[in-house]
Parts: sequence; C-alpha cells; structure tokens
Amino acid sequence: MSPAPEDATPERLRAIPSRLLAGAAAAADRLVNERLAAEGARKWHFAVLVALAETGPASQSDLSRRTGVYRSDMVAVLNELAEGGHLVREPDPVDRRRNVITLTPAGRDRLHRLDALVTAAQQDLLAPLSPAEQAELTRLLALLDTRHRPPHGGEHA
Amino acid sequence: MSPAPEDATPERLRAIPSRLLAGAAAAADRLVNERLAAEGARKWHFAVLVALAETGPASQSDLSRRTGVYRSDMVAVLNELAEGGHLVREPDPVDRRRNVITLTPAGRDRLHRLDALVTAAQQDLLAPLSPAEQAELTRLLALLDTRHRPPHGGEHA
DNA sequence: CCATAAACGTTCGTCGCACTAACGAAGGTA
DNA sequence: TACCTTCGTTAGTGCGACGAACGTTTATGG
Repeated sequence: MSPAPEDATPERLRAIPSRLLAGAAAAADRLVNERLAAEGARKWHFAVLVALAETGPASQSDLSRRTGVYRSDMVAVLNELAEGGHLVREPDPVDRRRNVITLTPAGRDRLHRLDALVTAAQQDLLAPLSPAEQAELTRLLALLDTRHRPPHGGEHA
Repeated sequence: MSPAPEDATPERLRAIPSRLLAGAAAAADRLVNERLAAEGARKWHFAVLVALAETGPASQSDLSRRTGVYRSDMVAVLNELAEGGHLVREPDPVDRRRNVITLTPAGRDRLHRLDALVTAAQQDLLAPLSPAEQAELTRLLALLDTRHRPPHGGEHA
C-alpha cells in the first residue's frame, strides 16, 4: 500500500485565511454550478432573475449594479435568458438609451426552480456546520463583504 | 442629487452564503495580490516556497499536490522562480522521470519577504473582525475546507 | 525478458470570471 | 450650439481551474 499521502498540505498554508476562503469559495461555486448545470443555468442567470423578481423591470446597468455582473458581461447573460424566453428586452420609450428588462412568467418559473437548486447547494455547503455555526459564518462573511467594498464603481461620496 | 442607489444588492442575494464566500474570497485575493505584486510575485510563488521550506526538496508533482496548483500550471511557476534564482530544478538521479526542486538561500530570503506581505494582507482582511471572530471564522472555514474534499486526484482507497 | 501500465514533466487548449477600452446612440446641461 | 455623461455593445486582456495528449522513464506481471 502507499504511504497514504492523504492531505499533504503544509501546515503554514493551511492556516492562511485567504487560502481557506479561496478553498471554501471554490467548493461553494462548484456545488452551486453543479446543481445549476442540471438546468443549463449559471449563477448569473439566477442572480439576474432574483434582481428582476425583487424590484420589477429594470435597465441593464441597473441589473449590473445590483447583481455585481459587469455590464459588459451582462449582455450575454441577458441574451441567454431572452433566448430561453425567461425575460424580454425592449427599448425604454422614456429613455431610448436604455433597454427595459422584464421578467416573463416562464422566467418566474425558472427562478423558482433555480432557487430550489441554489438553496439545496447552500445546505450541502454548510452541512458540516451546526445551525449556530452556519449563522455565525454567514454573519462574519457578510461583515467582511460590507467592509471590503467592491472595487466596483461604488459610492464616491 | 441621485436617489442614492448605494448598495442596491437585493436582499435575497445578500443572504446567500456561496455569494458571501465568493465576495470575501475575491476581496482576500485582491489584498494578497496587491501586496505580492509589489514584489512581482503571485500567490503560487509563495505557496511553492512555503511547501519547499517546510519539507525540503521535492518533485513537481509533490509540490502540485501540496500547494493545490495543477501540475500543468506548476511548470510556469517554477520557471519564474528559477529565473529569479529562488530555486533550482534538476533531474532526480534516482528517478529520472522527476525533477528535484531545491530552495536556494535567495529563495528562502524571498519567502520571508513574501511571508511578511501575506501576513499583512491577512490582517487587512480580518481587520473588521475581533480577534475572537477572526479565530472562529478561520476555524469554520477550515472545517468547510477539510469536509469538501477537493475534486483533486485524491485518495482512491 | 518483454509487454503493458503507470507516473512524470510539459505543451496546448478550453472555460468561466473579473475587468478595461472604445464606440455609436441618446440624453442632460450650459 | 457644444459638451459631457450614460447606456448598450463589442472586443480584448489576464488569471485561475482544469482536461487532453505526448514523450520519457519507471514499475508490474506474465
């Protein structure tokens, strides 16, 4: 038998938070993507659908800001969702620079299905933790997130 | 004035652990890379140097397993470190398929400098949390990491 | 001893994500 | 009017994660 190399990761590396974070994030992404792939979706699709459902029709740059998807990348995401009939993209009559993105009933359906998948993935992800630990982890991560402001086109004020 | 869109991220999305994880990991990566870029290094360089310092000379696939860098990508990392004189790559006389990677004194020096940078980045990252929270977050992340085994070429037994 | 299988280093290519640059069309403002 | 900004869009860059394939070398087993 082999000497069972098991987890050969050096101690030093294993204690580094940024590495732990990267590892956990990778695992999380993998879980989510696996589930969503079963429906031929990616996480951005879900994010956009959520944003649309939450506040109604919006422009692309609106959606970009709210989901964190760059407006350059938003184009393709919307194309794919539009092809699937999950949303409609039409020019905004009041501001003709804009497109108004509107969720269709089919889109709302899809949102519900994707939501179930994403929720399941979260449970898989957090399963190793007790409910209290899950809540604490979520809280701490949210803290870090709000502190380390995205390199986005954020508030200048 | 604008209606202050501020943080327009939908509530639904903000509560999703995998998204929080991705956000925090991105911030962490950004902090680490910014620091390391000052020395013209990337995180893999650091990881490889740590692995070498911890257990002495090793083969490339050894390093690959221990650092998490794919062996395909390891090639370039070692090239760069070798160019900088931080390590030496020579064929293994006992197993001529392998290369023996050996840390040079210059490499050890560089490790210490990079270590300082990485440590500083961790402090920046965790600064929003109390020491107790930092420890707890690290613990929980380590738990998730060890549970969600990498999709790597892991144990077959 | 020879065939076959495995491991190693390497090259190349793919995919997704984050991010920049630039451009035409449209709107706001002086 | 001229100017600046916003919006959607295209194209392109860089990086990390990952797979395929190939030649070389070592291990295995009949």
